[in-house]
Amino acid sequence: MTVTLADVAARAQVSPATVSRVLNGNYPVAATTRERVLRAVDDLDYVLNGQASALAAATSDLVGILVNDIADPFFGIMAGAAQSQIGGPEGAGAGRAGGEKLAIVCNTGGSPERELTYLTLLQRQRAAAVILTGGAIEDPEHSAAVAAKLGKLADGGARVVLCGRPPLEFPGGGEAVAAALAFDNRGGARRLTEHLLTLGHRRIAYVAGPVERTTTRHRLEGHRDAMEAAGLGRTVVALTVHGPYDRRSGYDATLELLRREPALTAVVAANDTVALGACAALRELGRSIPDDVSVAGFDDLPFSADAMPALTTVRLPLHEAGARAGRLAMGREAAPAGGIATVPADLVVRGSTAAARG
Amino acid sequence: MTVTLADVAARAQVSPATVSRVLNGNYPVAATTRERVLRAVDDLDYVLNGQASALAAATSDLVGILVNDIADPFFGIMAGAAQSQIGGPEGAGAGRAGGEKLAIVCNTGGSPERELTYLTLLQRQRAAAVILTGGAIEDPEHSAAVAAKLGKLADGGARVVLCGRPPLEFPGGGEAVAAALAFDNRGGARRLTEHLLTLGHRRIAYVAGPVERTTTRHRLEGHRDAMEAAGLGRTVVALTVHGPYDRRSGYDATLELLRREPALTAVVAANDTVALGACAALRELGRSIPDDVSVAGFDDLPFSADAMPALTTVRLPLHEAGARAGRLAMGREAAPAGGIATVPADLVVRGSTAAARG
DNA sequence: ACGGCCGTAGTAAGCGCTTTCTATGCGCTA
DNA sequence: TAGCGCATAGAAAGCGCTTACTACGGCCGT
Repeated sequence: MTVTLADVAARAQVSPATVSRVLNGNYPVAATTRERVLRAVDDLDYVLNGQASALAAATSDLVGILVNDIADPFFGIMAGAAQSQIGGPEGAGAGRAGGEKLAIVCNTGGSPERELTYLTLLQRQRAAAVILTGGAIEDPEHSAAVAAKLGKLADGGARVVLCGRPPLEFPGGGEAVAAALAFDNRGGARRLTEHLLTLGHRRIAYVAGPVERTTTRHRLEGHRDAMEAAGLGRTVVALTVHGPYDRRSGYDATLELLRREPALTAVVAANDTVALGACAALRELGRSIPDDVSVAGFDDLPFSADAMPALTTVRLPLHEAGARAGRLAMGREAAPAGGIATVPADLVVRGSTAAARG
Repeated sequence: MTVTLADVAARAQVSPATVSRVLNGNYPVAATTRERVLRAVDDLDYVLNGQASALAAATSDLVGILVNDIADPFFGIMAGAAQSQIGGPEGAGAGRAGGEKLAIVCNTGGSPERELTYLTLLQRQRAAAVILTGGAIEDPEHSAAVAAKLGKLADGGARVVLCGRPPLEFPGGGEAVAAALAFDNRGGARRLTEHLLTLGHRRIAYVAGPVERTTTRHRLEGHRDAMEAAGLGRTVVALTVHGPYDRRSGYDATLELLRREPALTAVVAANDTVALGACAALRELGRSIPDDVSVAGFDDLPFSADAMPALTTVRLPLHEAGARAGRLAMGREAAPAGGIATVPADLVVRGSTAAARG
């Protein structure tokens, strides 16, 4: 039915070995022979069988990119940037393009099981590399399972890169991860809250992300650090609400926080999307931003600059980080010293924050 | 080095065939034997070799999802929804979970070459299905190439689904596509412009998407239809600017349009992201929305409701469409009659549009 | 008591490539 | 002219699975 290497060989009157060599270009083949083979490939519309090729060569050109939520630009930007360093060969010929890989984006939806499942699937496909993006779930059991899987993946020759995820703690102490790009969530959050404190805010509410996520915890810790340094440590717990990283969560949480503390003057959100929800809630209650209440986000997603007022937030160089993760996964860039690089998180002050009233 | 089926067989004291059968569960195996095999699998931490398995069984569990821009939630939402119907087996065992596939998202970046390249790559992997999302490029040569590739893919047994992409025109007249879900871009755009006309607007500018894209053309045609029906057909060309689907484009185009027609009272954008850029430009020029100028978008992405003022737009059920495409790709849903289903595009009126002033 | 059938398990032939090893022809040098 | 090395091509052995096809007991019916 489908055209095989042997068919091409027959038509070009050469051995299958020669065809393979022409396609892979890793062995000298006389120009005239090559020509003949190429013509046969063309005539027959031959396409290499990836599985067979991978099986025989014991290599795969799959690179897995795990994301928590593909519909969230936070992940989309990183994944796209990573993929740009990895996938889509330029020459679309029948042979496998040199060194190019096929990046595949796997959407875990934040579920630990799916994360593990995808890791198994990638292991099954003998993936060349795996990039894990975004925060991890902080269940010890799950972390151990993930660490174990990554260890196996690495044993199998896969390069493992963490992007926006804190370095794993390996039980055995062994380091199976090629590199980790850790966002400075804590520092960014601290600077953000300090900014608010400097503006005179004291009753600052915090809409945190889902519990048991490293990202959530780190950002919250940064916030708490700043609050404690200002002697406001005790108010933090009462004025913190957890929820998913979506608009709805920001909306609901803000309503709840306002019930707890009607006089709050600032709301810090776990990320920009959540912040937008918070803005919506405040507007509906007739509170002006930033005159009555300041609002701040995190991530600096593209739409944040377009919110009204434009969102004060913490900028994460998602594109750069994703691209670097991609390069790391391809082995095109040396791993940072110690295997860990911290990605800066810079405060971006815009219109949604202002001096506390009164 | 790595554990193979044979190793498991040896440890369980059975033949490789039996192990395979236990793992695939497609052949009766005595309970005690199965037990023994499973224990061996566990003991050895065995993971099936996907390539070998796929090669031998002549089937693949890869499903490709092609998107133009993974960082754009428009695609992220569809891809995520599609993937939710496809990927991530529930049981993460060593065997291949029944009927479950691995969804892989391929980011073409809107480039025709990469689109073709990914299609070849998927063909090489003998993908079980391919979903193409979003508008197509309107180059006849490229369309023909894509159609040919899809034909081959289909010949090879892959299910091909178009989501948000108009049905292909096959040269041979043959229909190789399992199903096409076409957005009613034209109708939606028409209704949107009609809405503006009803509000009394006459000088309506249009910020279109990139030229040579079906989505761009269809939306523009809907707009033009409405304008022509109102006797304003002649103003359309002069008040239309093309650009990419990003914020920047909306910003720049609006500036340009205002230069051409300072008295315009409404700006219709190719999509919500572009609309946000338009809003930014208008605000900077001190024009109030919607008092001075009405602005409308398209797609109804999540953030559109949060813009200030909330964006009037055309709602596309991206999640539903993506999910349906996923089901179609899995053969879990019957193809619509004629292979083509039109996805409705409903007008959503919010705060960014109001009666024309004066 | 014997043939046949059902339920299990094993044997072995590939799936379509890659790659090592071997063979051949040719132009050199000594 | 014999001997050697180089460039090129072929033969064949897998890669790790799946899946006919075959084999072998035990239980049934008659």
